[in-house]
Amino acid sequence: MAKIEITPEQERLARFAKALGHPTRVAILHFLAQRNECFFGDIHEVLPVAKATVSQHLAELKEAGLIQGTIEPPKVRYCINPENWNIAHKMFGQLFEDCCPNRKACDCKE
Amino acid sequence: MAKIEITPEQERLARFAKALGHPTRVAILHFLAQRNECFFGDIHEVLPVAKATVSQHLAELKEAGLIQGTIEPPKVRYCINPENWNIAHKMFGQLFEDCCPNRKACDCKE
DNA sequence: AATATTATTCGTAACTTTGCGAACAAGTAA
DNA sequence: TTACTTGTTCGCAAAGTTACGAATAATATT
Repeated sequence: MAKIEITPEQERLARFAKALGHPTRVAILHFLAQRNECFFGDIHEVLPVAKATVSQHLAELKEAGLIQGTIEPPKVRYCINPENWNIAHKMFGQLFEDCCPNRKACDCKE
Repeated sequence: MAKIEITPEQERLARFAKALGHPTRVAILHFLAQRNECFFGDIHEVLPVAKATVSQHLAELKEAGLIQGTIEPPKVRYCINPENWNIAHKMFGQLFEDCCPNRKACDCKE
């Protein structure tokens, strides 16, 4: 009956994952990856979604810490947040390496 | 105005990420990682959540393909789904390596 | 001051997620 | 058959997500 606690690390990983949990946001990150210039308008121009919705998705990614935005009037430049990106990278890496799959522990039959 | 298409790969990555996007589900995966015996009851016993809720989270992870369940009456054994786990591992790895952060492209000032 | 450009915020609708207890299903043991 | 064990599914309420157009804010230009 010894209940485990959900750790802050697990919460943080879940927060990152949740932010990545929408195809449009994945597309935004891929787009940011291959671009020097990454203003809001460039992103919006390329996505099949209303600008209000793009703004919402960017806010989501920003609140999760995966990207950051800089106001350069009258535009807003977006890019990856490098520190948190590295943290997320490590956390996901650890999750996938810790858990399986080259261990005999994984003993389901089918 | 050339809209990009959201690719099936991006959808799949988002699907995996969404499944990882809840602290309880992250905790379940961590728990599965360190256990040979992983019956529903073991998982439920340890989590501070009602069994209906645990069942729901497991279903979510299963539908996303990250785990699999085998009925061993009267119990159900759960474990990582190794094939999809590897796929997810690779997709996340690629995302984090492709995007940043050791590139000069990441040129936000703050 | 008036106008134009850029992006966020507001208001709203439809849908999804989360969580729980209770009811149910499927098998095992008495 | 009856009762028990183990998990899933049902029904529901509360909260959160996604999407959009319209309104707003903030700055630059005329």
